[in-house]
Amino acid sequence: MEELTIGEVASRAGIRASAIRYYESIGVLPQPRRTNGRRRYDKAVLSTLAIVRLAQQAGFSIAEIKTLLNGFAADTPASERWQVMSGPKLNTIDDLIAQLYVRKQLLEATLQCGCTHLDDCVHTPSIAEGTKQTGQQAALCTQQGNTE
Amino acid sequence: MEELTIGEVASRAGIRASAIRYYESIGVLPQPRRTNGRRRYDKAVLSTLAIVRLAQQAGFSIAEIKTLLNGFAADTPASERWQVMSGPKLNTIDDLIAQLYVRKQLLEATLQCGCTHLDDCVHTPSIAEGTKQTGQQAALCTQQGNTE
DNA sequence: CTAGCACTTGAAGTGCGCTTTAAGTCAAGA
DNA sequence: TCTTGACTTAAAGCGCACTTCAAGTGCTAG
Repeated sequence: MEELTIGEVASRAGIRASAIRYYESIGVLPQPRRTNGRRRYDKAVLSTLAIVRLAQQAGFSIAEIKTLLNGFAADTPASERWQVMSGPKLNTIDDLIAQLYVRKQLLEATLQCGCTHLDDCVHTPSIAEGTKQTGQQAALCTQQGNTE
Repeated sequence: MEELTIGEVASRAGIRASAIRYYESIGVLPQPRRTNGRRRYDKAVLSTLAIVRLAQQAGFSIAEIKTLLNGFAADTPASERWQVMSGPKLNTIDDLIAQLYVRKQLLEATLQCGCTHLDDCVHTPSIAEGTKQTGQQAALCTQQGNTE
């Protein structure tokens, strides 16, 4: 018993059979052998699906994962593939992290708000700039109180 | 000249007119006054749009922004709205940040990879677990070298 | 033999945040 | 007067990663 049905692969990999068919349809997974029209998988597909999951966690899109798996000359070593694919990703990730910290500061600033009307929270240039590009402190709600 | 056309609002707010119409259609913005069928805006809408932008930067979805703006009793102070809306968001943001660090570690691990075949990178339980739930170190590629 | 379940396909649907398109209206300048 | 450009609408489209649907086929147990 070396062969797996699509349902078995799905439950072992923790994904839906429909996802496996989808991966095949867009060329992420190769077309498997078939018996009476039914797909038959070698256990090796589980490793490939684990790579897919790993790459997703690393922030790769499905298109990028397709490239990682099938977009290189067959003899290209894994290490070289990762260099090509992960390098650029790693260059952008600190920006993403920084953005989340901006988001966090913004949320904390709103919790400090003492405004009556929402519009007041934004009537100061500092917040307008803070929300645009500059990673400046969001000096939310400098003028608290009644606008009515 | 106290009234603005949709085009003027759009250029001042740095968004497209189509976005403004969209916001109106889903109830984020109220319906403005009209002259000959054309929308006429009070400058106040610019503050509201600034709030929309601010809230987006803080990670709120459009549906949440709609709630923030129009989902409370009219006399609910801004400060209370922020408490209700930002509190839960802030509780989840550290998880998001942590996820990005996992992602970063994963990317760095792939750059250390010495595998020939991608499937090798994943043949060890440590990575399988690392990519599942536990925020453990991704000990990628324990067995480097030739699998052929 | 027949029920029932897993499988097959292509096409359409989902959710998000808009944008784009098509067809038409309105106001101002040459 | 005619043209130009900004506006109006409803409906469809986009990108992503799948899921769901409808209609049909195959395998297995009773």
